[in-house]
Formats: sequence, C-alpha cells, structure tokens
Amino acid sequence: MRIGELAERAGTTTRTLRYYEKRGLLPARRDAHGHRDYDERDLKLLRQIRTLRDFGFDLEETRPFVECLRAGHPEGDSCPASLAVYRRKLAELDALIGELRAVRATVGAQLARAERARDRLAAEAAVPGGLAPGCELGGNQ
Amino acid sequence: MRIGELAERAGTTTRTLRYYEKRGLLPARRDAHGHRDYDERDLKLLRQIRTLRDFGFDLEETRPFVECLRAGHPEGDSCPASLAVYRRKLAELDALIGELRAVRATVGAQLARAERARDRLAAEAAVPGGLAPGCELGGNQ
DNA sequence: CCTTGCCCTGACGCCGACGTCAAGGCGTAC
DNA sequence: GTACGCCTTGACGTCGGCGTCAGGGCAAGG
Repeated sequence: MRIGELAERAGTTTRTLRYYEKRGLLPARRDAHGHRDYDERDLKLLRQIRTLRDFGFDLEETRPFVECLRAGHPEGDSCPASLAVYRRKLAELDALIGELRAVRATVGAQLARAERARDRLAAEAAVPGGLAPGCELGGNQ
Repeated sequence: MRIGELAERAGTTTRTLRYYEKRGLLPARRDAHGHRDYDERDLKLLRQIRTLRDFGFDLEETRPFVECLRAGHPEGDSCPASLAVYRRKLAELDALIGELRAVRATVGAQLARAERARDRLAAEAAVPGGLAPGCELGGNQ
C-alpha cells in the first residue's frame, strides 16, 4: 500500500510517516514510480510506535520495540531491550507522579491558606466591630 | 541594584530577567547609563515568579500573582485572579496525575505480561520434555 | 594606554514531533 | 486538454523558556 493508505489505516499522517522514515524508524520500499510501498507488517510496526507514543514514550524509546518486531518476534516487547525501556519508563512515571503529587499538595495548601486569609478579611469588613480596628492582623489601619 | 546582582540574589540569570522584561512581567527602571535598576520589591516579585515556575506554572500564569503584589497586596495570592490560577492548576494537576497513573498501570501490566511470556519460554527451553511442543499458549499449568 | 568587568541590544540556537507551505511529477478521469 | 488526486523532496514554522553568541559602551584600576 502507499503512504496515504497506511497513514489513514494507522490514524496518522503522511508527514509523520516520512518523519519516521527520516529518523530511520520505519524505512519504506519504493515502487517503480519512486512512491513508498508498505505492507501489513509495516502497519503492525507503525501501530506499535503509535501505541507507545500514546503512552508518552519518546520516539527513540519505541525503537527497541520496532526492532524486536522486525527481528521476527511475535510482540514488540518480546526482547530484553524493550523490557528495559518499560522498566525505565515505570521509574520515570513513578518519579514524575511523585513530584506532581508533592506540587499538588503544596499548591492546595497555598490555596487553602490564601482562602482563609481572604475570608478573614471579608469577615472583618462585614462586622467592623468584630475585631478592633487596631488589630495588627488585618493591616487595614 | 543592577541586573547582575538581582539575578544572583534570585538564583537566576540576567538573560532571564531581560526575557521577563520583554514579556512585560518585570519591567525595570533605568539609571543614567541606561542600565536596569531594580529594588527590593522587584526581588520579591521575581521570587514570586520563580517559586511558581518551580511548581510548573507557565510564565503567563504567574502574571496575576505579580500584578497582585504590584497592586500593593501583601501576598501574590491575595487576589481572586491568583486564586483562580491556583484552582485551575489543581484541576490540571489532578487530571495529569490521573492520566499518568493510568499509563503507569497499563505499562506495568504490559511489563508483567511480557515477563511472564519470557519466563514461560525460558522454562520450556530449560525442560524441553516438560511440555509438549504442541501445547496451547497460556494453557500450561 | 590597556585590561577587566559590568552593562546594552539584537539575533540565532535548542528541544520534539511533527504542521504547513512550495513546487513539481505521474496517472486516471472527464 | 486539463483537472484531480496522489505522490515526491525541501524547507520553514510552531511552542516555551531561555542559552549563547556577536558586537559595542562605559567606568575603574594598573
């Protein structure tokens, strides 16, 4: 099949396929007209790439999976190099999730603090006698 | 103080300060020589920006905090616009963390599956007579 | 005098994964 | 003939947040 058909069947674009070829990830044979010629195996390789990319893998990280398939293995993750990428990715994800949760906690605490400060000021404004005007906390002279 | 000193005191670079100025985030007065002239308040604004950026806020998202401080409020998050950014960021973080955990679960499952497949093949190779070659996949108990 | 050290502006480089033109070739259909 | 649709290569644009020159100024110190 030609590039347009492969792109459509994989839910991507011709530009992407040419890019993958330039990166050496998905080389294509050529027909008599110089047009790229792909087969079902290429579709399988491409789907492997896209699946991993959907998970946030870099293009380079998909390479071991593609080479594993091309070597004749039934799955892209049938090779040790692919498993190593999985493990590295899991470690990355765990680290990132940990950082994000820490940030989330900090930002959440900041929001809570800021809201308390706001409510305190609002309460003082609503009930001017509630706190002495000279109270230092408000800062409002 | 001049740009070099401010950069050093805030733990950033002069390039960054010029960039913030160009973005209209941290305008600077000029002295007789045309050199940027900052004061302690600018340092406070800058620290607010850097803190938020360390949390992963975009530069534009820090603007409400900076303007809030510049308007005379004691904290950058003393204004409703800042609180809105906090809330938006929390929602973003929650969504992102959720996605990442889903990806983590999927990748973890893929790794486990691939490792089982590998171990199964290794066991078959180690004990060639242990299972009949015609044994159906996955049915080896 | 020259060097050192700070400052200035302007502009290109970088990262990743493509999008989007520009300009042209070839085959088929009208 | 010519319009259409697919293909080709090449090259620039995108996004954010700067890094890194290039080229020049101004003041103090030796």
